[in-house]
Amino acid sequence: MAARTTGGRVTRRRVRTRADLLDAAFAVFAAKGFGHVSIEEVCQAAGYSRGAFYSNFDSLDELFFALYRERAELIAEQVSGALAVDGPDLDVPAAVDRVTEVLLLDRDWLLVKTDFLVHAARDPAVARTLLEHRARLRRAIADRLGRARGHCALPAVLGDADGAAHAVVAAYDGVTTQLLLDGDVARARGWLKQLLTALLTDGSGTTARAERIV
Amino acid sequence: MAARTTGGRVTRRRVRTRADLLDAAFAVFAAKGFGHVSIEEVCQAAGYSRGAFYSNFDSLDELFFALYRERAELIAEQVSGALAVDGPDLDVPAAVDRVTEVLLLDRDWLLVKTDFLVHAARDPAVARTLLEHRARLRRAIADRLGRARGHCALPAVLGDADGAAHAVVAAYDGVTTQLLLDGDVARARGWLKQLLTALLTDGSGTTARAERIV
DNA sequence: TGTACATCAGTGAACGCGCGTTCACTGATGTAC
DNA sequence: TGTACATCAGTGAACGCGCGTTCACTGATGTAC
Repeated sequence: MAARTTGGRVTRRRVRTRADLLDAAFAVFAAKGFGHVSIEEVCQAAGYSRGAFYSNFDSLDELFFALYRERAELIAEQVSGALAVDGPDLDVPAAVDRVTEVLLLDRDWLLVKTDFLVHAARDPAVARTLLEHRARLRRAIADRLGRARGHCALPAVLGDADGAAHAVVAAYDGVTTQLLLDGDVARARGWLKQLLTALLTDGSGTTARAERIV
Repeated sequence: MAARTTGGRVTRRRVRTRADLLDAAFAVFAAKGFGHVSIEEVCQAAGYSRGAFYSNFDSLDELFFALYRERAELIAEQVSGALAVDGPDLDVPAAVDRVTEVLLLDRDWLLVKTDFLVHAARDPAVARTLLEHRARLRRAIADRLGRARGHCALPAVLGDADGAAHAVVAAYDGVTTQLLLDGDVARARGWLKQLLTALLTDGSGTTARAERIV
């Protein structure tokens, strides 16, 4: 439960402090990993005393959760936005390009996200939140794919656009793992594009073939 | 550096203690996650005093590394073995089945492995070790695919058998992420099989078509 | 196989540090007039 | 807009615990004869 649930006034100062703590925490978590970070370290990085921390959060866990929630929200909007804007006449390869560019962002976020994943894997309640975020992302992708020209050429093994979106996310997660290890973002992008192409375009490298086997 | 590097005699007792500590550590790490585990906890779980720990390891990091190394070795052999045994006339779908069954093992190992991943992501030297293990696994898979009947039907976008093996690993990693969150091993297996089929069989669900576009 | 001896491996008490947590206090912020 | 007042937010000292680390000691193990 968040400290200060009393519905009262939220001062400017408070908002600022909270944001400072979250920003500092992001940097520290990215650098050392959740579980190797103390409250003291976060406070020091943010330039506050430990008391400030306790005035805003009940525990490191709560801060971590808030941090993830905030950033994930941001990124989900970013992705949805990028996928939604352009007209309906984008073909599947173009959609693949768009998805690829927008999904692989900075390594720090991937590090924190993966920390959060293993955290969630051990706590069903947290896992549920993460699954919801993923579902939301998946929906945005399924939408985009559904509106793409030639989408009916999606391989039958994956089922509908929703199945295809699932596959996109799986490919993304798989590439993320590799990226975490070798740190090569450009290579990861190329690799993700290749995977998505193989998954979404019937292996021929083109969507010309429009037979539907559903 | 490992404690006790002196080439001298390694007593039975020592071997036993070390194994006990590693086993206990595995259970504790799986349950709480590296970074939320103290030396004290591991010793208590293993039934030894903290002195025993220091007699065998220099730090929790070293133990964690040894633990990962040991289990990864075991699993790599298991996978290689399972893929190598049967004759050369296994077609791609059958190879997919085999790979699927052998890769998704218990959740505890996936948890520890993912912990190790985020650990490695922050330490290039550790990352190198993990990359080597992955390369080894990939080679076993590429071998199997290369020897499979109908392997020449592999989609061109992925390149050769090695590229296909890369794709298999990426799919595996992607499915692992989902499995960590929902805990449904059966679903994960089905899902992995579907993904691999989509990736390796030109999307038609059969390898009958043998055109080669390399 | 048995005994004596040397070395080794694990014990557990002791020390001290880092840090989580609390709290009385003070400067900051917002409100009322 | 200015002033007085009430409440809030962050400070930093203090406390204590958990645990990392060390080490003198003792029972276990292996070896030599």
